[in-house]
Amino acid sequence: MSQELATTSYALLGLLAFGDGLTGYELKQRADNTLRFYWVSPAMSQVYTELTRLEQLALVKMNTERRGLRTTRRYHLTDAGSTALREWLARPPAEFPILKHPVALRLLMGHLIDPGMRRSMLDAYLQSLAQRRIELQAVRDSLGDEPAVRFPAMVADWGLDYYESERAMVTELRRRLEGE
Amino acid sequence: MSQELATTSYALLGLLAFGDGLTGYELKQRADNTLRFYWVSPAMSQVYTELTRLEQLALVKMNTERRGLRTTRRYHLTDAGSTALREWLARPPAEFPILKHPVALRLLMGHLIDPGMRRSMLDAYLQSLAQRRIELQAVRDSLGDEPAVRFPAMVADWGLDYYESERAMVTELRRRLEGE
DNA sequence: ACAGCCATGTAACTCGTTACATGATTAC
DNA sequence: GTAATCATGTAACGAGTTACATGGCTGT
Repeated sequence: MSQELATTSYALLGLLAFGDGLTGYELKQRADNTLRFYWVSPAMSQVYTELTRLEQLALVKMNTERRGLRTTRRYHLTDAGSTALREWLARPPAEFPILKHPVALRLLMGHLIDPGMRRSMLDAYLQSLAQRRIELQAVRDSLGDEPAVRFPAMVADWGLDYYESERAMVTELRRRLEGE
Repeated sequence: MSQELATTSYALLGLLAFGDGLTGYELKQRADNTLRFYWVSPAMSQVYTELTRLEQLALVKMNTERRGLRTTRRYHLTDAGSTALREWLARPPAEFPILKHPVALRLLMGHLIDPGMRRSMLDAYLQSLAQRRIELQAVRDSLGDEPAVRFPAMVADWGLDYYESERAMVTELRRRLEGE
């Protein structure tokens, strides 16, 4: 029963565990609101191929609806899907996080960048970081206090703290680059 | 001249910009010491294929050495390679970091995990985080105060601060899960 | 009428991994 | 002599992306 699926597949099953009966399109939207910050938001095309595969594995089932001429497919977790998800969650250990940090990577080669560029790179990063934070804050606000989304809220708070500490660290780095 | 290479290719060029005349094997070791923490450490096989490609693009050149029966290939940056690397570094903006955080992803679905498991997952994460930190600290120590590696040292310090703030946040999360 | 969103998919391709394969050199 | 490390590659595969392709529904 513990067939190896990619983490992204489990992530999609997890989204279905919250809002059952979603279309591929809606699933992508949910992914943009949550997965994007802690994992990745798969491309639309991948969502659809993934759903097809999960259906073949009988982890989700699909209902075809017809509204006028348009066909809409809504996906639900099956019992097998729910079991597979819980088994994955119970299977330790969780892998160590992977960080792909282009700004850190570039700063590593700081001696090849001119000083002004180094500083403006960090400034630009601070700006995009602030933007991201606003986006995550909006998601956090939308979750409110509802017990049903207590864990998503907790993780969103974690993410916000991370953005804050990153902001502080980069600001300090920026200051160190100032004095030269 | 600004042909699009993958970020990992530039990362390898960057490593060659520090220690010129490295073998594929040595390059992999350097990657394990630095890139691993902020980007990814490519598999050995990828290092070799990447070097072959970079050579075809004339961004690196290769010297074949013979020591007894063994053939060793040492790679150096060419002028074109150095230029391509600098151009990439000067080409803003740097992309936003990507975080793949399996622990956060799982906690998102915390309602599907039993409370004991939730706590032990965070405990295990704290442990591997401490381990990682020791590894990065060793790298940092090896860099010392030398001006030639000032930027790698700066980035290593940044990474250490990140591990520390992550430790603090997870410890706090762990505490919140305690009271239930 | 037109824009923007909803909705679903296929095809080609790239990046990167694991598994496979080989063998020399060095230190104990 | 034998284990660890140095050294280089090929083959098969998987995960994920972008580009391509289509078309209905909704609000103004």
